[in-house]
Amino acid sequence: MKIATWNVNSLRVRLPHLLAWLDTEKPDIVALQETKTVDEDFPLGEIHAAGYQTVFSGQKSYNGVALLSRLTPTGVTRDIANLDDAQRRLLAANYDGLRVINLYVPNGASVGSEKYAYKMSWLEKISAWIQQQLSTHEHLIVLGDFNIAPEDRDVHDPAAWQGQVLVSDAERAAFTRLRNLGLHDCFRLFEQPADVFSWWDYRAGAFRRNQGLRIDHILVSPALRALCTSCRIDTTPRKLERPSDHAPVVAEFTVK
DNA sequence: ATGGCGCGCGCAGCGCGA
Repeated sequence: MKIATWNVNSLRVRLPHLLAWLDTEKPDIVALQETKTVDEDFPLGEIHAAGYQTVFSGQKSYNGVALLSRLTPTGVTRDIANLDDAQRRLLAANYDGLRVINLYVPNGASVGSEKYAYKMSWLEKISAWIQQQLSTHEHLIVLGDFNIAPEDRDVHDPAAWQGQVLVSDAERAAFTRLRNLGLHDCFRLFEQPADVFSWWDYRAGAFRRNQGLRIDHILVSPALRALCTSCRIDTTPRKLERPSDHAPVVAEFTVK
């Protein structure tokens, strides 16, 4: 089973890239973030024609998450108790015995800002819910755009980014707390080349210079960790005309 | 060099992303 996460930065604009990528990679489940599409405008026809079922939680202009799958989703969650968030950043579904949680973690703007406080509060509330989900789902996968580069090796220039949003100590501590619940970063289960990133700024030729951050992640429960056989970041779609600024992260599992 | 680019909205130029 192949599972991926991709922040597409507008589903309607990126639909040709997504459809081409689905055709090439043939993933079983794909978590999308920043669809920026209200549910009425979700491109159901094209995605169904590609062989995927869908669940989504969108809003006008901003945010928005979706799950595409070969299997039929059940147990769909769009809101959780105590989060009370109008921003569409969370979507979970079951596929047979697998529980998939798709997250679009807030960006945080800058350390100390109101948006940063919202990000930290959001992470705290989500973590409590994920802890609960871990206790009821043996095969749990939490993936998405976390907007956190966990370690300095996930940053092209750690000195320049020191203390900034996406790499600050408090954000990294929140990510560590999530992992300490019993979640494993699939990417780091395997030997990886240096300087592999999942996001590059559109400006200043950042992708060409590989000046990126690894902020998109696939985390798994212990039972799934044992079944994970690979994890990589696919930079192919980032090279296309008018790309998303994020690249997909792809993990494979020896399950059904 | 606090800009650079790309998106949505909506028709100018701003808010937002990371």
